[in-house]
Amino acid sequence: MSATPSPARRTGGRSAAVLAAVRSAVEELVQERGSAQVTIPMVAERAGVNPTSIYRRWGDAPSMINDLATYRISPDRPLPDTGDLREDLTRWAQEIIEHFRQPAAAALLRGGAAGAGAGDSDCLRNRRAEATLLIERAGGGVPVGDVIDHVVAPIVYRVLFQPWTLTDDLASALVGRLFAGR
Amino acid sequence: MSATPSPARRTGGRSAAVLAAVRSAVEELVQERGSAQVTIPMVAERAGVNPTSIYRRWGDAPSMINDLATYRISPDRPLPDTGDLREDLTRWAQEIIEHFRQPAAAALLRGGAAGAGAGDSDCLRNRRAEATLLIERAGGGVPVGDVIDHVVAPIVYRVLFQPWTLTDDLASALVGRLFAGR
DNA sequence: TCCCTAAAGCAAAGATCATTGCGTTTAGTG
DNA sequence: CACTAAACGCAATGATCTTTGCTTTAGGGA
Repeated sequence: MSATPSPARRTGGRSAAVLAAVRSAVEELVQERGSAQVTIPMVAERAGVNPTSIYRRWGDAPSMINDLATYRISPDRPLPDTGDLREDLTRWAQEIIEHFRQPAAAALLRGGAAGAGAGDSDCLRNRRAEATLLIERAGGGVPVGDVIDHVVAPIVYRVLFQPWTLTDDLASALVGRLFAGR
Repeated sequence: MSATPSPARRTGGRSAAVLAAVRSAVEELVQERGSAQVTIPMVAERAGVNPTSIYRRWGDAPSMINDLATYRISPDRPLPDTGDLREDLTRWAQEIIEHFRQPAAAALLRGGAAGAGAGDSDCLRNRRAEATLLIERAGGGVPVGDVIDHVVAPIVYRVLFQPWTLTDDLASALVGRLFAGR
């Protein structure tokens, strides 16, 4: 048998330019019309690209949006470490809020919600892991489940149904309430 | 000026039959294929209804799904009224949990989440109105926003991302925590 | 019961989307 | 620098969705 055929994908030059143009177009359109109303010919026109190129690369609109909206929070980024759990959680929650203020990130969450049911989506599973890490580092103090229910869940709810209520003071308010009832 | 123009909408008989047929078809299809893959001609065929009727009533698929998701729980049903706000909220939350345990209801919520974000599409607005009513009837005692953030949001989060955590004691736990910190 | 018209049905036309074959460009490699 | 093929552009086609004018049915008040 011959060795690996080495597909030799092409990621630079023209392909990269198409990707960038499509990405911008998708972000704009998702913001303007909502992810459910974005079609591939629409994206192609705004990106100045042939629709066929998009069909060939992604297949359909949901896959495209799901793939492009991966402005995820880096799983490797440093987490807040001030020595105070409450402060750490507040800063961490603030990062999440700012992340989901990006329309593309919010669209990804909606897409994840729509496609969920079997398992939870990646970005939220990472958030749960991060909360666990923050709490363990502080030697406990708050159940992880409470952080999910009373910090993450309210943020997600607002991202999905009331994006305009993602205020600047939300993080400290939610975390503050988490510590108030104990 | 003449008296009230009296639009005289027709909600019974055939219209109601069409609505019921469409509702069933949408619930089935959303479960089978996911909200993003449900089209109006598809729904019309399964419902045994003319596509034009659906286009005229709802306009497009996301609106239709969002509307059906919004009004699946009757807005006119009697709300708990035990005289005790905490008890009322607990029973109310329990109703919501049991509702979303139905796969069709969960699927519609996912569809509503996917189509939300743009404008006034918010399939949970009735829940917010109900919470307001319960609290006002009791003469206050808890901010409505807190009920949304700490009772409704956790339930919705679990429905979307962790449906297996919709336990029987969840309602009393969430409402209990709502009253603990005050 | 009769009348008015809201709402559904039907059919045709128009718009948009998705697929496919083929030629062209060009990234990556020896 | 030449070669290979990955990725794009173009154009034609078929499928699907959406709109629109008109007709028919039937809800609900007089």
